[in-house]
Amino acid sequence: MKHIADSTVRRLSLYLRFLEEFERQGHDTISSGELARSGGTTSAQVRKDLSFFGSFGKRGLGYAVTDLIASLRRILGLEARWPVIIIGAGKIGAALAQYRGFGVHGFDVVGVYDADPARVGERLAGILDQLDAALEGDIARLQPRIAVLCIPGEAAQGQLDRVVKSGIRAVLNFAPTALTAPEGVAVRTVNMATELEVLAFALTNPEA
Amino acid sequence: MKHIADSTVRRLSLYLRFLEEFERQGHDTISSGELARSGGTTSAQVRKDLSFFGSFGKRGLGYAVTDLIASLRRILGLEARWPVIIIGAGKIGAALAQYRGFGVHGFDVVGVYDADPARVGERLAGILDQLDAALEGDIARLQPRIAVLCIPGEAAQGQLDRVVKSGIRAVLNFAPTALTAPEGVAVRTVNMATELEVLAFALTNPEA
DNA sequence: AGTTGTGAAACGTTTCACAGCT
DNA sequence: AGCTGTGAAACGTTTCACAACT
Repeated sequence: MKHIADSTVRRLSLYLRFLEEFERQGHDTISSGELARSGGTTSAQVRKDLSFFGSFGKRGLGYAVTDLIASLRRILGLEARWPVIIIGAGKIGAALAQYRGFGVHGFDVVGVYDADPARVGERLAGILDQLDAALEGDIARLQPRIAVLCIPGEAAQGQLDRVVKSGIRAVLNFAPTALTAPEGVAVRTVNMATELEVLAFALTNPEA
Repeated sequence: MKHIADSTVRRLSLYLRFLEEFERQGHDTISSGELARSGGTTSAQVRKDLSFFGSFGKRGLGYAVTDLIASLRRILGLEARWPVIIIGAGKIGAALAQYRGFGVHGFDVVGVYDADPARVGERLAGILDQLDAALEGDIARLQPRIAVLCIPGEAAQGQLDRVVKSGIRAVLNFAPTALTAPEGVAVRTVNMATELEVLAFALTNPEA
C-alpha cells in the first residue's frame, strides 16, 4: 500500500465520528461537501482521502452513511477490539482508566499499572496493579496491543523501551518528553505544555 | 511577519523543553545537531525553524543555551504569564486543574467552572465555580486569555461561542468534536479517540 | 443536474548543499 | 575545522477542474 499521510488518517477518524452522529440523526446518505463541513476541510479533500482506499460513493448521489461507517471502521482497523494498558495511575492515568469513551470506540483497558498501587483507591480495584516485574508476564498473558504512558517525563523512555521489548508496537505518550522508538513502533505524544504554547504563540503573533 | 507553520511552532516548544533540561545538566552551548536529536528531527530543520525568527547561533560554535532559551520564550510569547480558565470539572477537567505543570510553564488556572460545582469536592475549593451566567462577569474581571474545554461534545460548540463572545481568542478543546470558530480565534483539539484510532491504523497497516 | 473520483497544478514543508563566519 | 544561515531542490499535501457516472 502507498504511504498514507498522518493528516489523512486523522481526518478519516473525524469523518467517522461525524458519520456516527449523522446516522443517529437518521440520515442515510451524505455528500463529500457535508462531510467536509464537519471536519473543517473541503469536499475535494474528503474525496481524495477516501480515494486512497477505494471508491465508496455513488456519483450524483453521495455516500451511503452506514456503508461508509463500515468502510472507515475497516480502514482504521476498528473491526476487532484493541486491548490497552495504562502505565501510571496519577491524575491523568486514573482519569483515562475511568473514561468510558475508550470502550465505546473499541478499546478495552485490560490493565493499569503504578509504582504505588495504593494511590488511586478503590475505584480502580481489580484493574490497578503494581508496576513491577510482573508487567512482562501480564503483557504476555493479556496481549495488549497499545500502551498509554501517563508517567513523569524522566520515566517515560524507560517504560517505553520495556513495553516495546515485550512486543507492544503502539504507544500513546502523555509524558512531556519526546520519545524514541525503533522502526515499526508507532508513538504519538500528547503534550499539554506544547498545546498551550502553540496557543500562546498564536495570541502573541495574531498575524502569523 | 511571514506565516509560521504549526509544525514549526510545535518543534520550537519541544526544543525549549529540551534546552531547559540541557541547561539543568550544566551545558552552556548546544549545536543544531544535538538539538535535532532531542526533537526527533534534523539539524537543518532546527536551523530553518530558528531562521524564521532571526539568527541566534555562532558559526563554528553552536547556540548559547541560556540565550536560546530566552529567545524561544520570547518567540513563543512566554515572557508574560497566561491566565487560563477550565470549563468542565469532570475527570479530565479536574485532573488538569490540579496539574502542576501548568504553572511551571507560565499558565495560571484562574477559574474552573462546572454546571454542578458540587461534583469535585474540596480539592478544587476556592477555584471551582458554578458554570452559569456569572461566567461572563468573571471573564471580564479575571481577563483569562485561554479557555480549556473539558465538557461533553454536545456542549462544546456552545461554550466555545460563549467564551469567544466574551473576548477569549484561544481555546484548547478536549471534547471529541470538531469545533468552528471565527477568524482570529485559535482552537486546538486533543481528541483521545482520534489518537487511539491513528494507532489502530498504524497497527493494522504496518507498511503505510 | 448533481456528485464522485482523479490526474494535474498549486502550494507548503523539508532536505540539501554550500557560502560565510568564528 | 566546525557549525550556522539560507537559497534552491526535492518532496509531500492540498486544491483545482473536469471527465465519468447515476
